[in-house]
Amino acid sequence: MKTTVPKKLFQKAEKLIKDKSLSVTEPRKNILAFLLKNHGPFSMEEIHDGLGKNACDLATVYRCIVLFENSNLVERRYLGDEILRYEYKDMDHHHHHIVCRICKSVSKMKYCFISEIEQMIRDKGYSDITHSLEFFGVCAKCNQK
Amino acid sequence: MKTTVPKKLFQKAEKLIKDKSLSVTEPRKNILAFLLKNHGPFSMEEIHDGLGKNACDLATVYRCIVLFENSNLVERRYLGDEILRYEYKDMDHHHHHIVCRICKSVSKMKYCFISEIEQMIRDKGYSDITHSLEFFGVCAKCNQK
DNA sequence: GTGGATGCAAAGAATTTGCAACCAA
DNA sequence: TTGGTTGCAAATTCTTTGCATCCAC
Repeated sequence: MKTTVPKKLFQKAEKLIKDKSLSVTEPRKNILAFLLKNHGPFSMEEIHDGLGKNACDLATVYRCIVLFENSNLVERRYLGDEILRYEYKDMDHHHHHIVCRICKSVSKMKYCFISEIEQMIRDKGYSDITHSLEFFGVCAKCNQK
Repeated sequence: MKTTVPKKLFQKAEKLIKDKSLSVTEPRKNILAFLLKNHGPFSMEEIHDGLGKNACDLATVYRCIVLFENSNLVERRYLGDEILRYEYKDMDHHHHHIVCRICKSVSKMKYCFISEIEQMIRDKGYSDITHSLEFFGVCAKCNQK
């Protein structure tokens, strides 16, 4: 997953970080640019490896991801195993995933009609509602084998 | 959460375990009976503590829960923090949760109309489909403060 | 009686933290 | 210049495993 990241994405990453009033450092730029370039979600280790081996310490990845999460730049995903994964939180492209139980391939699903349920929950007095929705199954490829 | 478990639930637990052709041991009965009695979901440690301190080793809880999960007696839940939790998988009462971001209270939601999406995924060639759906928000109580 | 289950302790992973050096603002 | 950030290593926490003993069948 180690790939070259276009300059444009570095600039976008830098802007996103600045807009959250966080200081812009190399590791932060690298990590966010990596997540902008690649569709996730990725584990901490995958992100660390994806940056190329000497980009920054694994501990720094942990620290940056937590920071990004708190700043709403990154979203945590749970895909059925025991590993937490992270991806860039694109406000304009809310989506969910389908995970193959066999090969673990992840595919995106834009479709989501959860708003009715959220309204119901709002009626119960909850505010600030979000949700997490993931599907699991055995994909067509794995079914052929 | 340490509570006395009615004899009836022990019998039910025993039957459930037997029906999966697993051997019936004290720890297994205790753990499953605990999950039958209490609405979860619970972490490994909560289950262990809930049994009363000398019921069985924490390692045994891990082993039993994994076993129950594979036997479809127990369901793993991810509620937004980094802790995995488990609850009895009642085939007749499929449900989801609403978690308060502040006080972490968990409330049940029976409502679920995901079947249309599952059909869509089936059409893509996936089989054996399940999903996970959890909601997060700030509950009425916490909003008052 | 025998194979699987358990307790215990130790190993292994995953994650967090303290601290000195470094860097962005 | 200075407070926040990083790398490194150690500490902590979480989970798994090996093995002798025990128990369900």
